[in-house]
Amino acid sequence: MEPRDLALLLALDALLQEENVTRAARRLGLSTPAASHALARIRARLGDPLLVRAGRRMVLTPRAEALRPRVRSLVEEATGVLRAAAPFSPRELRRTFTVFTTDHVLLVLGPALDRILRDEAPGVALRFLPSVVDDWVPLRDGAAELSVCILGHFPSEFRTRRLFTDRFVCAVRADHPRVGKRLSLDEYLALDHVLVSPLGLPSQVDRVLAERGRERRIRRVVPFFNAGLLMVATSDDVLTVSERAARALAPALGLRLLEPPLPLAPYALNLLWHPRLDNDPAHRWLRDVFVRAAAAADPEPAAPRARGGGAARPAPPGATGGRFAPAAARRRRPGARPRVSG
DNA sequence: ACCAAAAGTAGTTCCTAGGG
DNA sequence: CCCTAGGAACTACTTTTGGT
Repeated sequence: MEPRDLALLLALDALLQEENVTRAARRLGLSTPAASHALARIRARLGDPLLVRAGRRMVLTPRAEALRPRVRSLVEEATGVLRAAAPFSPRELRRTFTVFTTDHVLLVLGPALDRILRDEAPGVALRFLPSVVDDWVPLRDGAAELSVCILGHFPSEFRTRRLFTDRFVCAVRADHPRVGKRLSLDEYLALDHVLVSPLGLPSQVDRVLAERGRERRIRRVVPFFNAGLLMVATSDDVLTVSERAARALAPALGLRLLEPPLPLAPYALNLLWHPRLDNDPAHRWLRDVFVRAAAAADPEPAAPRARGGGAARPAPPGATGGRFAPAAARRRRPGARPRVSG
């Protein structure tokens, strides 16, 4: 590779990012003709037009689309190598991070995250977007910096870190007329169900039921945990949902939490990010903030006890033990399957 | 409302200059 | 001499304007 190849790589990056020769030229500190020449050289080199006219604008060819994240990654890596290592200070940081996640994660981590950021980095903004199935695509493109998710399928170069585990509980309104201290499978299936499915994927609950030749009646499918919990608080339906999310809202909504009458595997919530951000001090700090927020937010919610005491409102968020069995009791079922919703 | 001309926008081509 | 960058001119296309 020659030095001017690096210049071509920079030009290609600007062209692919801007999708406009004039703006790419401005970004590169060149004239429009110079950027156009660079584009011509790259076209000749790659044997692909890369940017083609579409009326008034330019659009990327499939080859260019495929190259964009790779080129972005290479340029960021190269820029990082040459950047003087200034001491990193979260307090001085002025940056907006885009994070894919669900309201489940916001219910669990939101307050702790907010507290840490206010204390340590007043100039940092977090922009949360609803999770999508292939959230690694915008992470790779640079459209987002982080995803907090149950790990699904993603390219092997991505980095992950476990944040916290969660498990299923059943939530019904506190004065539900047909639900007692415990919930048998028959009682459970006699109820109407709300399903929270942020990604529109099938639930572990239905898979486990199907394995037993049973089926539940799902009346409502909603993408948000808040909405699902509110629905069961104002109806006689039952919601099988994240214990942490349910415990965060149960006192305010007047919900009662019960042990599901099914063996449902616990599941882990993880950070997912692209390797080009691995060594970015700000990103490293952000990941650490999420880890600390997870540690601060009710470290291990305990399981609802199978017997007794089920009629009262659940313990408030942050409380442990009490009417809930030790967490160790539910660690016997390993192997949460990817991408399930409650 | 329709159409054509003018104006505006964006990229390419041709030519020249300068550096290694 | 070769390569890169820049300026002027050109081309292609869209939008605006004005006349009917």
